[in-house]
Amino acid sequence: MRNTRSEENYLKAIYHISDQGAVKVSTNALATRLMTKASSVTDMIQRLSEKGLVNYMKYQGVRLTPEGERVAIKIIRKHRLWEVFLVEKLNFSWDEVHDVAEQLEHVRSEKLTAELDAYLGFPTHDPHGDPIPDSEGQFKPSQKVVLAEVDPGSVCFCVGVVDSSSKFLRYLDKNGINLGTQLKVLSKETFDDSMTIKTKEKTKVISNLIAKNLYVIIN
Amino acid sequence: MRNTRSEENYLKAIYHISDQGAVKVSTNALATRLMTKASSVTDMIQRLSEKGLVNYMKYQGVRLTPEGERVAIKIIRKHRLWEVFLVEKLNFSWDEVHDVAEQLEHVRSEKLTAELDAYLGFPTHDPHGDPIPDSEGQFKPSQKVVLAEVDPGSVCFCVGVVDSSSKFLRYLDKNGINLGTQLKVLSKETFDDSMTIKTKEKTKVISNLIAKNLYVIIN
DNA sequence: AAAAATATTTAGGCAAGTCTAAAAATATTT
DNA sequence: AAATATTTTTAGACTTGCCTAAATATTTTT
Repeated sequence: MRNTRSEENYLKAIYHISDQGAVKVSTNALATRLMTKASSVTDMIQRLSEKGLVNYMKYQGVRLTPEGERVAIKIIRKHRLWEVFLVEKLNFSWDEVHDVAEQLEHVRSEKLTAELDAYLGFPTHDPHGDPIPDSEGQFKPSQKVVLAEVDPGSVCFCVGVVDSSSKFLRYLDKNGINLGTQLKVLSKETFDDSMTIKTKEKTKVISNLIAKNLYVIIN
Repeated sequence: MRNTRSEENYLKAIYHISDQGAVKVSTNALATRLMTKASSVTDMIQRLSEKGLVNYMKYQGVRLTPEGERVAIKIIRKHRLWEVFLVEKLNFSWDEVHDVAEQLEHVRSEKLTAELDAYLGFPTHDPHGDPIPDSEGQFKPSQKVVLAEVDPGSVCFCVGVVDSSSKFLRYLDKNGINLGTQLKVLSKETFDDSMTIKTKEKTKVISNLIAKNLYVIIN
């Protein structure tokens, strides 16, 4: 009753795609996300279906069973706990954690997960503002919102981006906005929804397009 | 130029068997250690040989090349660092660390290893008294000795066993000797090499057979 | 030094997980 | 609703890492 690393990755991917609104997850969506071919996906979902981890009907896409969801949430819990560890204890920055957490999440040990959780003080959210399921699989909703939704007067800090194109990341860099940067929303223009924000260094105006692509957590 | 988990396990096994005195490591020795079949070992050794990680001649056993040794030492370094982490930070006991460290040692990230090392304060020895290679692969000799070799008057603590049969472990348990137990050698009988030792609780006499099967680190 | 025992390798097979190319089903256009 | 495009599945192949059974070397015994 134990899953391979690859099976775990598929379950996690199905969970995440479902989480973004899909009731049934298509073969192609999975292939894209997992950077593999559709035929490989078909192979694997048939295996997962036989194991009772997904509901699958040919050509109709796939959905996690309760058991499959349980497994997926356990992996996500481990992934996010390790991210907290890497950032808080080992000086990893926002963009360095993912690959490593992706490996650590597959380490199998109930005790390890439980002790790590305790060691970190039972965190409820990871460095990206995403919720960490507790040992029962329960979790609070995400704390992150796009900057465009923050009300004037609020102070928040950057935890991620929607559009991760290098063009956008260069823009942010040029404007002194990094992950972790604190900022205060001073005002919002009703005409074009542009915002005036204040960072430690200076005050600047950003367009709504920018504000919609930046995830923040409100303090 | 990147090795699979299985390849890493073979290299580590070859290193450990060599470390116990063997110049050439036999196929069977590897099969026993890795709990696999001799034919599987032959398969793998041939692959490692093609990769330049071992020197191999049919029927003559195998030896690590300098490159193979470098890889093996890196894995051992990671294994032992994780053992320190598990014991010192996550309350793992002596016998619980191995399986988990065995998984963690394969996580690939230079930064992770370096930061973990620093976080733990650059330890030179793991909880079993075995040396931890530094980032250059250099290490001090093992600190552990069998209790039988400890001079009267010395204080030491248990870090492991030679014979890990449950019969022996039960004996230790019954006599209040656990891993981590502090003890002082009071005297040694020249006739049968039995020893009088003192633990926190009481003073007792143990035979040479027992003393030869218990690893300790001298304080 | 031949025979017997043991160790090692080869040959052929299997499961997981991937791929390409082709076939089949579904969705979209016209 | 027929034609076209897209998506999904099947078929067949490859690699890794393991297995069993048989063949071949080496070592030990007599």
